[in-house]
Amino acid sequence: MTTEQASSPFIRLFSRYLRDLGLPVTHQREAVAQVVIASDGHLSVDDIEGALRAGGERIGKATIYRTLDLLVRSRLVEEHDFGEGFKRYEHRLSNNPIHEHMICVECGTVTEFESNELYRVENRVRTEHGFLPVRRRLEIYGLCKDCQDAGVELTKEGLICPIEIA
Amino acid sequence: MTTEQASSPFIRLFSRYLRDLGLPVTHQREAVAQVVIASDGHLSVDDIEGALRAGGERIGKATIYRTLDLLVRSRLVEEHDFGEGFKRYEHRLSNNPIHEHMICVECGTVTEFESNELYRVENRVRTEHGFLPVRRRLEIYGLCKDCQDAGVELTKEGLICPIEIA
DNA sequence: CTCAGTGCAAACCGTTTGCAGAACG
DNA sequence: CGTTCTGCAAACGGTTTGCACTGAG
Repeated sequence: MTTEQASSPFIRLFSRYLRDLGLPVTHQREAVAQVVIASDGHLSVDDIEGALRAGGERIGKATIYRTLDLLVRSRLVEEHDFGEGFKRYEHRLSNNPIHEHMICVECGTVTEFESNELYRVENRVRTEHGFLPVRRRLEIYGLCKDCQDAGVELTKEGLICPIEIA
Repeated sequence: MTTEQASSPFIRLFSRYLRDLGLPVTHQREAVAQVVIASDGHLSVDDIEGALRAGGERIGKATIYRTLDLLVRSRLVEEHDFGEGFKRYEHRLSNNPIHEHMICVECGTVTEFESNELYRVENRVRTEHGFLPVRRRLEIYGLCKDCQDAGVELTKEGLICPIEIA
């Protein structure tokens, strides 16, 4: 759990990226990168700050934001916004090149899944609209199995069928 | 373009919603609702405020936010976040019950399209993960036809293939 | 040594909230 | 008339930025 372990492949890739751009490879940048790679979840900046502090590092939020910006630009890390009012970050090493998210509106748990149907959607968009897809985002919000088993019901409010006349 | 025209079906539905909840139907609420229904685009709060001002109304931002909250809860209006740092709002009358968005990363234009493939995805999520879908969001970011025709190229930066070793 | 990075605190900006006065029912 | 709304301005919270100082190359 220390942030001082010998450089992982991820850190090495990040260092290379920085060096290619002529940017210094600082201790702080390595530490932030290390935290992001060490987790397989979707980290908030507070999560990252907490993990750093737990590892004995004391790095300012500004530096964390600035480093995350570099990580996102290097494409080693992906930025997510699940509508919580802040961003979350996830490394892009190994597994699912395309991975979508289902988010439980009750407990907030984020689970990933794959959807090859999206290829079809992108092809249609390309041929039918002449649109060139680069990046996509599919999020399904609902109730996870655990919450359903726990008896959670979704309370619908609002008009049942607003679509009537035009 | 006046906000004082006889109540449209939309306004009537909204009034009914408010009355059902025992809430007053105020002039401001009708004016905000009128602006949202009068546009077929994706409005920011500033857009709405501007349209109100252009119509001779002077309504505070706080009231606009509070009214939008009611409109969203009534399900007459949908809230979107395209990652611009603020929200956009779109009425849900008529057309596409399911409509996804493709967003041009160059000019910001948002175009809607339908994707029945999503039904399949939701079914899979339900059967494979026991997840109960309620709401979904699919956004495809890329280059619209106009920007491609105008010769816009996407400059890739970052590591080409970060996925190597684990 | 020099130039970029870091930390702190202040600035930012979209959104929310508290409160005195106005309006709905 | 009591209750809710409105408008203003101040508060909020995540993120960004300016600046003096530290550290990488």
